[in-house]
Amino acid sequence: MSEGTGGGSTSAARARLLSTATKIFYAEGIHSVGVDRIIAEAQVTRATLYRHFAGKEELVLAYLDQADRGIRAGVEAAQAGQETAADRVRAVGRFITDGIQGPGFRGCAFLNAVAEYPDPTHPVHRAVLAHRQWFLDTVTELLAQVGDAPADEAGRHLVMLRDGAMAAGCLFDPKLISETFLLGVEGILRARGV
Amino acid sequence: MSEGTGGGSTSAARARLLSTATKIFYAEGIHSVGVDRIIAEAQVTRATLYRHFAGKEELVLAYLDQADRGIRAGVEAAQAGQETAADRVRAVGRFITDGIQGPGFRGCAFLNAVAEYPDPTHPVHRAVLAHRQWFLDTVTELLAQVGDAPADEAGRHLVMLRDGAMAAGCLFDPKLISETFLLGVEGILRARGV
DNA sequence: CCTGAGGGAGAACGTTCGGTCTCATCGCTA
DNA sequence: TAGCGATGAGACCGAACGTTCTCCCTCAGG
Repeated sequence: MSEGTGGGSTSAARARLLSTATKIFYAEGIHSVGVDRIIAEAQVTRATLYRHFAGKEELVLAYLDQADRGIRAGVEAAQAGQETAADRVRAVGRFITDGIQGPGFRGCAFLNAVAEYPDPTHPVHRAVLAHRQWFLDTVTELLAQVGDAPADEAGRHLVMLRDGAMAAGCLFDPKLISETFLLGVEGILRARGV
Repeated sequence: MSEGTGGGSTSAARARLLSTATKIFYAEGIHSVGVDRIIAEAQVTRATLYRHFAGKEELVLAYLDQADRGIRAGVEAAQAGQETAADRVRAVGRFITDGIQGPGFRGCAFLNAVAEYPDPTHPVHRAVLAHRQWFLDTVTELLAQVGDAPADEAGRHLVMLRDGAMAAGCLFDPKLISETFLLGVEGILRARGV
């Protein structure tokens, strides 16, 4: 039991598989990595992979699902303990810059993935859209608690800055990128009366 | 003559090859497209491809080189006829939003490519970095002509907004993305005293 | 006329791809 | 102890990959 669509993972082999796939897909891309690489580094046999996942695509979806859960948890945890709404926005901003400056940062897993899956009907592409919609909704809701003006524009502005920071964070100096991003966040807050 | 490193293209077959590769690589990605697709749609035989390009990688580099030339020409053309420096910045901004709202927009060709080539030593990755450095230098120089303050921070800010707009332009409503981006550009100009 | 470059047509190379298969083994539990 | 599900080991499949090859045709310049 406990085997659902998005579900259970009570197997050590499956966990090794997923964590290995996450590491390699994020670091090297998806199309350029074969299942041979993954099963070799996960120290798992072919049969085991296909017992837990219907195919490579499902492994990719599991990878993105895990990344999605991690980010949601991180965004939520970052807000904890912040008293004002503005500080919650700043905390989310710091969560992002922490990632950018962290070791092994390779950009946004979802932006990277969608670059390899341009077809809007593809499950991977749609998973990316779903994650992005959640993030836009989250920051818009957060910004709505800062000031009185409608927050739609500010939310899009913040997401746009985040996308740019995540894209450039592994192409330029992460420190400078983080600084520019946080300045942009302050600008958004200032425009809302903070 | 006229055959240089980045060079001449006096052959009809080569031109068809390059324009087909540009179209397909941009629309569908690089690793997921085989040379069979390209030679088929370019109506060219295998031997012809390998007579003009040392391999697929060189075709990819030629694709990015062509995109780079097109963007440089577009950015330069957009500035023509603008009297003030601020208007030149706005014109570059409009050049970007025109692309985002144009038919077949699939994001930034360079950001998409670098997502598939994470290795910083790879020629494709370095071609992306070179293009980005040119763009950062260009907009920083442009912004330096607006107001008196140092323009480094403003340049990075503008590039960050552009990256975000290009990344999201094919994932959300391009109209809204363009609007948000242009508002951001006005914000940057306002901060410089315009 | 001859020559040689550019191109078309297509076979073939070795490798890797994602995926399926069989069979032996291990560990748990009924 | 018997049985059963999960795993390991690895052969195997057809297809696609990037690349090289031969052969023939065409056409412009000597």
